[in-house]
Amino acid sequence: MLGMIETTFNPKAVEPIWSEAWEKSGAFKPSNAPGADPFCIVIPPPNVTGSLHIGHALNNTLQDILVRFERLRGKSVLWQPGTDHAGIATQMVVERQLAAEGNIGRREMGREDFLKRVWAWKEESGGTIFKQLRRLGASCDWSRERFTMDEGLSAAVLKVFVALHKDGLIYKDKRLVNWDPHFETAISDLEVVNKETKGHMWRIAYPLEDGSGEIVVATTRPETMLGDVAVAVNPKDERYQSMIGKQVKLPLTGRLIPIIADDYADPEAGTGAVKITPAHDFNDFKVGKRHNLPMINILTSRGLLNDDVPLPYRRLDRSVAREKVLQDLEAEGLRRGEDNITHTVPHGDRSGVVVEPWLTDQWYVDAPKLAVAAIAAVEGGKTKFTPKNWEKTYFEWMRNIEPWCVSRQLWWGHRIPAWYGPEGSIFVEESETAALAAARAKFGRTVELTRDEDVLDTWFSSALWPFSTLGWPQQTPELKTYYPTSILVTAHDIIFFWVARMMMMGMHFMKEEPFHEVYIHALVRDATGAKMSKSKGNTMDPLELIDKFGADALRFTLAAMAAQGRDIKLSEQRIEGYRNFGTKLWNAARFAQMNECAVWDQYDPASPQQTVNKWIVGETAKAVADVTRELEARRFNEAAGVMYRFVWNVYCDWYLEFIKPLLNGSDEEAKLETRRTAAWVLDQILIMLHPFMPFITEELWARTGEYGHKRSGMLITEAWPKLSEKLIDPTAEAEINWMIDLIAETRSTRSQLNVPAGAKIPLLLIGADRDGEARLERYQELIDRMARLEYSTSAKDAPKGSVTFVLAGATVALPLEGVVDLPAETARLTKEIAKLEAEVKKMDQRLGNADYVARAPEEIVEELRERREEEAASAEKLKAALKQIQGAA
RNA sequence: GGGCGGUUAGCUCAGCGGUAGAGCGUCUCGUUUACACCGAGAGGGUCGGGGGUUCGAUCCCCUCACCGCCCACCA
Repeated sequence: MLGMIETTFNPKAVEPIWSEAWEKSGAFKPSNAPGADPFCIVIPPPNVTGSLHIGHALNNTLQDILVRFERLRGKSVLWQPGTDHAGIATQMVVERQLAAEGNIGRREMGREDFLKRVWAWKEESGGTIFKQLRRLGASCDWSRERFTMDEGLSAAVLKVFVALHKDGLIYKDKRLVNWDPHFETAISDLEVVNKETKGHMWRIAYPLEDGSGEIVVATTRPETMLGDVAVAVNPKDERYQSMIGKQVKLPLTGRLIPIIADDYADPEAGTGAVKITPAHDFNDFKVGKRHNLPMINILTSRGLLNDDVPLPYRRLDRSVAREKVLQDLEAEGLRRGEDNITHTVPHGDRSGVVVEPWLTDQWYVDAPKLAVAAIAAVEGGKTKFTPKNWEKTYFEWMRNIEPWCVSRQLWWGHRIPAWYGPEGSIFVEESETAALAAARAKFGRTVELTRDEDVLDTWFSSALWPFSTLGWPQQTPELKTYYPTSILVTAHDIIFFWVARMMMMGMHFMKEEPFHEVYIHALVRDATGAKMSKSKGNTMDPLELIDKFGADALRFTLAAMAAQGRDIKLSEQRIEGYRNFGTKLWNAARFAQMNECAVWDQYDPASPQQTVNKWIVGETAKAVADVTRELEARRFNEAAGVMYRFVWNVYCDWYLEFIKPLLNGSDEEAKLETRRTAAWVLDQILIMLHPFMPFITEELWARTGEYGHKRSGMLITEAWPKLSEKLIDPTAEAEINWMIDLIAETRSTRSQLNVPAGAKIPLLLIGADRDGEARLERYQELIDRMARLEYSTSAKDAPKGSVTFVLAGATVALPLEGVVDLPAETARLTKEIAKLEAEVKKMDQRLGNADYVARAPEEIVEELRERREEEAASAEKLKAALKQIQGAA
């Protein structure tokens, strides 16, 4: 029993019911209706063990709006859900748990047991985020949920890795990587964050071997001198000409290293002489290669100094070693001063520790080659960015892309399918069996193989997401129908991490772009404007907001704030305002119900005879066109704004007020038409608003369908309105707008004159105001019309010489004689006159310019002239009125 | 160093070549049978500064200032 609608909507009670009903009904699955266009979005997979933060809420709200919109428009919609295993992040969480429980660490535990533990954590917390997304109303096809480490996706990863390897697009290389000494793994360039840090620039003297003096180098990292293999100076640098080719005796180690000439040395920087440490600096690495210098690694995987440094420094932490090196140099009298500087230091984005360039063997994807097709797809318009300016960012990065280091020295992830055999042989195959077979073929006998210990970067599997979730490498019907997907919705912080890589993998393996459009939305920032992130923990909790205001309010707020181009600072007040919007809609429905505005399935929007009804039908047609256009253009804020204004400012403020007398009147035919129209418009509102506020609209759909014509199904399966522009009746539009304008004008007139309702003001004031006489006539006409339409009974009863009417919630009284607050009115008129005179002056100037240049269209000049005259005349009238008032006083 | 974005009402932000907008907040008024999560009104802005284009600039162009973000470099 639904019964009478209460005064407010109760989201907590209602939302779970609809969530379940929708899912059970199969409404989230693609309709696969014959002839229906496909529409597909793959969800940006959240971390499997994560929970919903406000960024997810925004991201998924926007996707859900599009998905529900297209579903209503009759497309066969697939919103593909899934989660990411989030290698480093998840492993980190579990390691922390182990530490907190006082358990043994992962190394002591061993790979197998540790992975068991991670899987257990995945099982325990893995469902959380999808439960939360359901609360938000996300209409994903939950039956198709995928996980980057499930069987199918893991198979895709293997296949891709092997295929790329066979094509030479994945290779193993020994080069410098960003090494995270905390996690003891390589990380990609993107996982390094540079932080401004206060530090020192130390100057150190390296004595020349021949005793002819010294060369002073500058460095921020003195401990790395233990791995120095040369000192470089610029060949054009006069100061050092004579030293090129000489040897210096490297302090603390006694090694002899050469002074070399290389353009890399900048005479302006430091002392102009730079120490070269190829194993621990990316630039030095290049110099080392150029000059065939040895590479001396001085660090262990944990960032301690290794055994290739003199005894006193071995096993010291790099920071401790720095102090000791400085002290020892001081003792030897080789320090040549220092400066305080601020410089940026690379840190691991997850670990937060300083990362080290470190020389290791890693697997690389040949990103520069894969980028070619990915760039072309965007250049050729196959994939479009919204807003378009992000294409520039995309191009910039893609055109300068570096090889992508994809191996990680972690355990949680896809293990690299490479096996090592005798004589340095490597077999990259999809299974151990295949690798063994390949090895047997090579060696002519069965050999022992050991598998690569490393796993792949999390983003490797994410890069396959658009096709792997649709079934690839199987040629599934879904893959055929929904690839390329329609649109990807994501935030700009992962364009490089994710979007770019999906483009590369999609173009390579599918030969087609993974999505036609990439919609980049803003980041939701915290109060200080800082980026909210999973690891920082400075997030707003969307679940709390949903508890407090309902999912619809949160969704509508996020949509209304999702303007293209600016990040969002969310405030609760705003959400509260949109919660009130829901209540407003709710009460409009309540009003309709109380007035027996029942749905009628035979309703023809072209049929109304009453002016107000013709008008609202036209307004509805406009709203449909507007909201459709804005959603198609992905201007979510505009689309939300259209609905907000239509519901509140048009339907509620004016239409429902205008029809009150009709509903209470005696014209039965008009009454019936009005009831049906009001109900029909409400239906259109519910449909259009459904993508934004699915719960309240679905609930009202059910409630309003309780009387009158029976609904054929849930709102979620309705059809988006298709209304002809012919429904806009210009005559009705003009009539109603005329009334609205006048009523608004009379309202403000009363207030401007600053008299209480019912008080009396002199006729001369109205008459003397701008357009005064004409206005008085119009008021009289308005009153007549409204009386005719039975808008007001009091108009008839108004005392002679005054008019009073009630409309749109306000009593408007216009007595035509009486008293007035003279000082206030004098001030107002003076101000008004000054404003008008300024206007006239401006007009004169414009007209002067226009005549002089004589280039303005005649119409405009004419318009300007007219306006000038009007303003001038008004000013004169006001002056006259002012004189009269002053005379009276 | 390269790139992107921002600067509009007290706050949070839309908008835009044609007389400045919303929500919230503030102040007045309101026991009108949908809604006080409401209604009617008011106040509050030289649209960051300076140039230019234009009949007309908050909007387009140039420039400066400040703020933020991304990338690169950092001896």
